[in-house]
Amino acid sequence: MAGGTLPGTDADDDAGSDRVVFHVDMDCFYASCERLRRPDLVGEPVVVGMGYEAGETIGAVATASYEARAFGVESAMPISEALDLLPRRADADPDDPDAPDPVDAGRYVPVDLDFYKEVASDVKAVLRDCADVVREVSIDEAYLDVTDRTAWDAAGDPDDPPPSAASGPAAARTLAEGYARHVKQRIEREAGVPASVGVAPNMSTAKVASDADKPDGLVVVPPGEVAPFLASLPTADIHGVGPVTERTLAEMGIETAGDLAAADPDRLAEELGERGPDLHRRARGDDDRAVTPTGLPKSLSRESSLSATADEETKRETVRALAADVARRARERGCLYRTIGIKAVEPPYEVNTRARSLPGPVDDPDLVESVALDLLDEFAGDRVRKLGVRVSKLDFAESDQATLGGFEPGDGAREGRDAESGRGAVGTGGDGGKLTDWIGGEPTGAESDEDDETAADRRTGDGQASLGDWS
DNA sequence: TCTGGGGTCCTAGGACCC
DNA sequence: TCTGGGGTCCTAGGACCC
Repeated sequence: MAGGTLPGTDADDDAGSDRVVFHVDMDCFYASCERLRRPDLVGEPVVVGMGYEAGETIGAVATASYEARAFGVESAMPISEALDLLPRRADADPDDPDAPDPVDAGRYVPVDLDFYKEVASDVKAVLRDCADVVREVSIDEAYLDVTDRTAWDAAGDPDDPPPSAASGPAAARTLAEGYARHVKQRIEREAGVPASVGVAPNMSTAKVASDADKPDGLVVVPPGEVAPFLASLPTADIHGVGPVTERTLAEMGIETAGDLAAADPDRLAEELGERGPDLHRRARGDDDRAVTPTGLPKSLSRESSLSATADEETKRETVRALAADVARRARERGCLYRTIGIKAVEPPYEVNTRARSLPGPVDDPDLVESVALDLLDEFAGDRVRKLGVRVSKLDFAESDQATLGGFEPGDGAREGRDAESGRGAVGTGGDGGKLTDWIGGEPTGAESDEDDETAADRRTGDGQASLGDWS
């Protein structure tokens, strides 16, 4: 592939349209954060999990270090199972009854999201400094469009010796590779945690590339090499192919991305609907989506697992707590919501969702609770193993204090910001119609004409209280 | 995989309106 | 009244992602 990275030789693409996209993916991010403040965990198998504290059996692994993965620990695995897989003590006989439990040995760590967010903000600071456009996908993952900062040109500068050249098909070194290495090193230096980086002319290929050599990976796929790079990978490596789709494809005789790229798009559409042609394009490395900054959230939710129970008071109490939490978070972010919903998971794993839309957007914790409880009534008598509450149809426009903690770029002081913005309801004076008028959705006791001044009331204008029929 | 928690997007059917 | 067809909104479920 001589000259494969030279400019102007991209035979299969419109010349000049090649972008340079990075996908930055932090390696076992939560575990790396823990190691940052607990150096004794470096090199050790570390399991970060949630829900295990209470001695419950419902906890699951959030992140496992690569050392732990070597013992078979996987993400989403029950904590108890994961701990059974870990050696009871490094260098010790696993059967030694006196050896400390992994929990005591500190190899099990409960999640501390606040701390991880602090580290993540250090990472983001580097990313924003290194790219014009950053799309933060999650706490540990982002896309960067660095087309204007670097290029696919061959690196002419032999100054920077490549002790460990990037893996991947790019034999020839490019400026883009050097820049990616620079970003990677800055993250490591300034945030203290390792990252893997994928470099490609588009998002979907960059995503696959960052995954191809974890941890601490750097994989560069120049424009002319996209198709061959993808061709041999299993379909499951394509972003958007999960277990179900993988099986469907296998039944069609499609095992690799190369098979998928060569498949008949019409047939894919028959089997997979709209996603068929989409995946077909991705498998071919054909993805012209622009890297755009992350938008505002579409929904907010909270859920929690219970040991399966049919006890009404337990269920209602759980829903009340979840509702309060969701409403609080919505208020902190200064957003109104127009739909309130619940999720009830019945054993073995039957997911039910119910939702009710309101005539207009509100910020009203009491209403979240009453609607959620009302929706829960449908499951009276049923055993549930998990309950959730969600608000959606979010509306940020109405809120003046739209400086939402965590979503606005450039707000240096993130800490404690949230609590501060959590001042009451949106909107101002004017008590209009009673919101309680249309709380009629409640089964009985719709009495209370009380003082219930809610956000919807205070909102001026379209906070119309004459709503008909969402019962 | 006896499956945690927080999200996104897509689809399909029904209600309702013109 | 037997009959369109289009558009939009809503709900529920499913697949997927990290």
